[in-house]
Amino acid sequence: MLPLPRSIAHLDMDAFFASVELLSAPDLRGQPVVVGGRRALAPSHGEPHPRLRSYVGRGVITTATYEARALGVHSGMGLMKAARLAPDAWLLPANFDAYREYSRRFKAAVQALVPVMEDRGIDEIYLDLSSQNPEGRLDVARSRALALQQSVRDATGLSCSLGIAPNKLLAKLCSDLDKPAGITVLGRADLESRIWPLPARRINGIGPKAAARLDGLGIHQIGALARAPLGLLQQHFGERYGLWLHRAAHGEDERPVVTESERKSFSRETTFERDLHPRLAKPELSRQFTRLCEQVAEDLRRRGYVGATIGIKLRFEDFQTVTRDHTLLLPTADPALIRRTAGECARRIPLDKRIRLLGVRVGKLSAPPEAPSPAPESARQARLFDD
DNA sequence: TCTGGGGTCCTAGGACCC
DNA sequence: TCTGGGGTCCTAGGACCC
Repeated sequence: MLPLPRSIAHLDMDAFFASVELLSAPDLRGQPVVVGGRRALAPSHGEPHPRLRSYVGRGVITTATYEARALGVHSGMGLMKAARLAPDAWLLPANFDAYREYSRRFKAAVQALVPVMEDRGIDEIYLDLSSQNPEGRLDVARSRALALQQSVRDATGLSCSLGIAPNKLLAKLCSDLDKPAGITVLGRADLESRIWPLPARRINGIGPKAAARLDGLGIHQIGALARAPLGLLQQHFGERYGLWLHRAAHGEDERPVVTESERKSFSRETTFERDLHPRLAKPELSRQFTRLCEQVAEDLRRRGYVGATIGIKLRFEDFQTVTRDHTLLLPTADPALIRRTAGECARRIPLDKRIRLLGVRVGKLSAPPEAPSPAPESARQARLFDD
């Protein structure tokens, strides 16, 4: 017996961070606005908000309104570069607490209508509508999408876009086709007409590197990828990824909507305002290092985790990135033990360039022991690893 | 004066075990 | 002494995503 066709939705909030900001700054509606940077800037005299042109630093755009995107700026772009393209755009600092709160609200509203929900980050989710649309009817899918948009709007005042298709890969592609506030429903028969003309890069899982290599093979669109011989793809991208590319281009994706998943790691990192010399700025580096370890330890404690693998990340002035890690015999959330272990990792990296970024990571997570005996636990471990 | 911060997954070699 | 294979864990790097 054939498996029933699925009805999968991808819901993506429209310009999420910027849209949340506009709720409290309605005077900026319809204007180019970007969110990014660490601190709030002071507005120039007589202006209600700071302009992008007054930004100095190394931040990037986290979200741009559609009006700002029309000026050529987009998320991930450095703010200094964006300021050259759109000096008059308004710049607001990111306010993650607010975004998390609106994220909870929209997800709760959606889950009240569709219980099978997969969290894909702060502003997007997948939904399995199959049980609500067992015949896979396109009109039923559309009416579900309208109801979801309405309930998200009622709960948050924000708009979102939806794609509904037989699987996650296609649903994700579709949610992007009619932004903002769009609904795109795709049936099996629409693959060649709607999906194949799109650039291969639009497939979730084809990034800048793979897209560039595909371009080098003369493969620009998804249709061309679909027509490429499987052997050629596997020859250039490996057996596994080559097969995945082939299947993706043919719209094949069996991944289920996953409602629960266990976190794998915690990390904290910081990019310095100026690259730091490993010896001359050692005190500053050491202070920041300790602070990152304390932050990640506090994150672990707050969420009730301990971790055994302690790792560090360094990015040098030339953007070369190196990592080192070490796995302890017993997991920990002790900031002092994390700091000491991370310090040992750091000693294994030759430091001959200025340092741009420093990060600390804790992985191989588990729940802390049932009956905690905090002080002795960390003290015993500390001795174990001191020599 | 390009290029944040928080994640996941994959690959690949070596150690170690059966 | 050489030959064989499979499985897991650790570590480092890299691609990719939001």
